[in-house]
Amino acid sequence: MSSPQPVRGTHDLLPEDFRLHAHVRDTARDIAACFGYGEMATPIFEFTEVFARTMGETSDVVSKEMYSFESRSGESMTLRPEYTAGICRSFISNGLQQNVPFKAFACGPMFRYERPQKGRQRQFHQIDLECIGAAEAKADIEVIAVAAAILQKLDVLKLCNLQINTLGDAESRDAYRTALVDYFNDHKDKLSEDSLARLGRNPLRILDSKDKGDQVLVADAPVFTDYLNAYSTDFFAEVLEGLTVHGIPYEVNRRLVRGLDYYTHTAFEFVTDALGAQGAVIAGGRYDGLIEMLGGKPTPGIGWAGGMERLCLLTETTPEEIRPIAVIPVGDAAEQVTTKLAHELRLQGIAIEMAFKGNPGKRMKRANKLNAKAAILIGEDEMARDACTFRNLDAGTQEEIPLADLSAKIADLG
RNA sequence: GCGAAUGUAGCUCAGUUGGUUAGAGCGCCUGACUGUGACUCAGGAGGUCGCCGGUUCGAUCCCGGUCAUUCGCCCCA
Repeated sequence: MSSPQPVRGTHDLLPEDFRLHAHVRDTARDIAACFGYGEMATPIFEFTEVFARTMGETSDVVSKEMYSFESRSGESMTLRPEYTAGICRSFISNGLQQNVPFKAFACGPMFRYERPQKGRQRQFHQIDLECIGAAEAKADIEVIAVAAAILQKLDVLKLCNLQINTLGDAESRDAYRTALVDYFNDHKDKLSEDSLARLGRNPLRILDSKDKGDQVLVADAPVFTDYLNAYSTDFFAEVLEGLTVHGIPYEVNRRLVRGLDYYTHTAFEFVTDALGAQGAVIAGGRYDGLIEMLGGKPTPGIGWAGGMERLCLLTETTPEEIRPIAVIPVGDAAEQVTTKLAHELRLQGIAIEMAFKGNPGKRMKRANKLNAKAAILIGEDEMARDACTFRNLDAGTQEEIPLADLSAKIADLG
């Protein structure tokens, strides 16, 4: 193997791929802006603590998927595996309690040491939306509405299905967790190996087990709704009602739980069956305890993250490349004139293709390959008259026009 | 981390029951056409058949390992 390969689980985004990538990102950013979410960015790496403390030491991400390293100063750093913790850290660091609700959009690369598959990479990209400092169910509704709007705009909402559940507040969740652990402890011998491990790490996950034996046990397990206190029940009802008002279809999935420790109340996922085992396209929830875990004042928050690669896989249409106009010198004497003209047009914001070499025939071929709208040819004849030959490459027609009329001519092309 | 499949030109894929110079289409380059693209025609470049080892007179083909991708599990965006 003589040619260098990219690191496992990483991918190059060539210009063709990047157009789609940028389209997804821009669409998300524009819609987020309409809802009042301004774009921000946080560093790609943080102190390991930021992720370890918030996501939970026992979570898969923290226990085996982080790219951590020791800096020269001896501190443990980690390439971010998600955006939420970093943004919350930033919220605290910058004293943004003054600005609540703090509504932010972000996107960028994330890193997780996982086994690569389609729609799952070690370096991948997420779009992310956070609303910090709002305890109202209206915030949950808005955040989900933004996600739905983005999927709608990308024309992939039809491939997705919104699953939603509540994990209740800390009190409800702890009570339920205790009941669940007690129940499964009594039936330990019947649990699958996977679920036995889950019992220690994240017992709620057992509810979602695909193992047939587990499912039998789950059927008789304590039911979450019995443990939700009045506040949690009412809160969830309000969220669902809001979704209905927005015309966003959903499906309550009582087995939907989250892998990360910081989630409370609303948990949701836009899932698809078009990507094999990687069903989650946009997923998130409420994290009322997170800011406090990071050392801030108790502050509620809700947000989501979306996988850009997965969104790109679902999106069928790649936007067209900008169609340039080719400037073609005919003969060496015209080089200077065309170079200057190309530069002036580019400064006007017009996409100009001008090859570095080649006779007019080659340059025309190249213009055609690049899907140019038109070609501007200038040789000695045209120079003598301060004119150019303007060829419409779609129509196949051409005419000589004064250089002074060129800008108007180009504008006419649209 | 576990199980399975796949790996031949830039791309999509043929192929050899193991035999000497490994093919096609598309793409790329050159020319016919040194002031005009799409069509056509004629040439050309590009492969240690993923990598390492084994069996064999001989391996792209069989066997083992390894790496990568894909699928399922786990988990997640």
